[in-house]
Amino acid sequence: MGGGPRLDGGRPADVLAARRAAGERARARPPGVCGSARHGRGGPCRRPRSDHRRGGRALASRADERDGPPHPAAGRVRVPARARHAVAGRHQRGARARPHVQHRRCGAVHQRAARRHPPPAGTRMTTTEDSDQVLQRRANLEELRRLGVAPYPNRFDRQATVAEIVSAHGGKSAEELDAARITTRTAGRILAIRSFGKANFLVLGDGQARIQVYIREDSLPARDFRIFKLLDFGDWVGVEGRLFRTKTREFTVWASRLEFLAKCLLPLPEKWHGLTDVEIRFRQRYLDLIVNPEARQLFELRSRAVTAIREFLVARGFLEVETPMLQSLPGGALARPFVTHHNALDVPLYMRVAPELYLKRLVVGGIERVFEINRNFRNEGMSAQHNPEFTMLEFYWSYADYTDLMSLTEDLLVDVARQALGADELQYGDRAISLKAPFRRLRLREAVRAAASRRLGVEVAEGDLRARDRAAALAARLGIEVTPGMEAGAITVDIFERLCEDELVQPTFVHDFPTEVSPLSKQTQDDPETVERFELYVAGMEIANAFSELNDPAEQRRRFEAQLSARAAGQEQTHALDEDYVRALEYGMPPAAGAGIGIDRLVMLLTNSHSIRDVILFPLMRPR
RNA sequence: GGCCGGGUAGCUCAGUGGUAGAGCAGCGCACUUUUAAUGCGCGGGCCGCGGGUUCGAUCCCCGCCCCGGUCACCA
Repeated sequence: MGGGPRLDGGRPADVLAARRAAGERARARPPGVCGSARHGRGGPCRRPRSDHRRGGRALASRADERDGPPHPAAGRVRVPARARHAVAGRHQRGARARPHVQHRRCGAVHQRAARRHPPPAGTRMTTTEDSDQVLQRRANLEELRRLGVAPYPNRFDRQATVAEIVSAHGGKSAEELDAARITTRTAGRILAIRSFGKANFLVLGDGQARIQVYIREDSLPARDFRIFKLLDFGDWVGVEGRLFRTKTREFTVWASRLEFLAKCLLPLPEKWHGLTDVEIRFRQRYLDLIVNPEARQLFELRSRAVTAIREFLVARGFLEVETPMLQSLPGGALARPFVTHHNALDVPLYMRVAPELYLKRLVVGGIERVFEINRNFRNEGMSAQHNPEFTMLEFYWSYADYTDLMSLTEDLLVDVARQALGADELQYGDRAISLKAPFRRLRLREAVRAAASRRLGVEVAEGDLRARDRAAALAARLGIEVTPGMEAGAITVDIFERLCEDELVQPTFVHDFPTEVSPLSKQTQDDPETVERFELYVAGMEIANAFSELNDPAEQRRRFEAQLSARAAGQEQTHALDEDYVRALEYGMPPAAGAGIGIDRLVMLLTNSHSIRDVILFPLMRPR
């Protein structure tokens, strides 16, 4: 993710997150940090300069060692004390440590490893199953079993979440905590271990908050302290203890009991830099969520936004429904569908590209206000703004037209921003965006006319966009290629996309589209070549597409037929003729307006994310 | 699909035509309020995969795989 400054809204106990956020802030102020973009693939280096200095010193001292006498223990097989009591895996590791070095030259070890774990060709393993760290963790698990500790118990009687404890008592002073003697039982994943022999600290995280746990040998049953000695970074534990503050004022649980809850067998990413490799973050989102608190916060924000949309619409009498995703005729949008097949029926089926035609059937059925928030699938190119499956809100509103929709859309966006962000202004990249209503309204042909005039230095008339050959000539002068099948309207939209989209930073309704590119929209009253349709642009992204719905079945049939002839004329992407949809309209659909809002792009906007993959938990990746 | 950048230890990253490095993580020792704990010591690498050039390739060349960016296609 591009780093959402909005997302680090302070949780006092979230020490590591706060520190990382401090690093983020420091990145904006070069003096404190390395700032080099050279050795990172995801932006400038976040490490403090002292890191590099320390690295340099360590390097120097290593060189010194090389010149000195060899260490007396060099060449001996070490069997660490921790492994001595009983851990078979450790003995094996110790025993094979030396041979491994010798065999490295002849390749014997490599061959053996390759036979056991043949790596897929051309890929990189993110975890090595028999690495030292994994063996160590397995050994610790076995040792727990030997102690009679169930390594995967069935339940734990948690009294409070970490977040609940922090919010209930995290504001209390040391004196208040000592006087109150509050005992609690909580649980979470170990995110840090700081050990001092008899005094030890864990940082426990439950996904929403983090809390420190103080482990003292003489405060715990011997069994529990033995458990502690076998813990690894990432294990799940339950803790019972009294709340207090350490000398350094850190809010802490003084553990009197420790329960083992589950083992983390694989080493986790680093505590300080976290996980930045975007490929691993997307493919193994669970790792991202474990170590990057801002990832969790982003998806919580996304959830809040969706909830806000739902509540907004329900409060206005809209009924939430679910319509088919498997369709025998994909319609409602111009897009290439995913094709599949139903075995029992032996028919081809398509993943839907839009729910539109089904939702309007429901309007025909008398559901006057209806909406659906769900997935659409389009078998097309992927980009920072396109994932093959994406989430869309569509809603339909009887007796309203597209001007009503503009007002409702404004209200909806402001409400969502306030619910999700607590503000109606946001920062996207280097630009401040205000979501305050009313949004700017701009006729499509006016937007194109103005942009083209500016670009060419001569006045372009609206008439230049009405006739096919004049529009094509204009496109040619602008250096935009036009295919033979394109009519004036399609050319106008093409020019708009090339010249205007990027400039629409503040929320703007671009409205009144050519009829020919809007086969489901209703014409304006005074101009049959123009429809009552708008698209909402924010930060150069198309966020919404909406129109007064065409409900004249004869006109709808003509529009579908025009699509068919456009296809015959060579245009690849056209709407199919949906006979049942036309039949539904023949039963009568009340005047209505409908809108589609891309939820992923909206969340990108709200979280200052510049790739759609940042806001989708499991974006599509090429399978490995 | 074209072009550009990248793939080195579990993670974050340096580096070189001549036996591969750091920090964190791991292991050992010390340490009873730490917090990127600290100090000392020790392990850990098919340098994405395959071929070529070379006495010798992680490095140079060719092909492939995967990721990112960008353009094109595509709404």
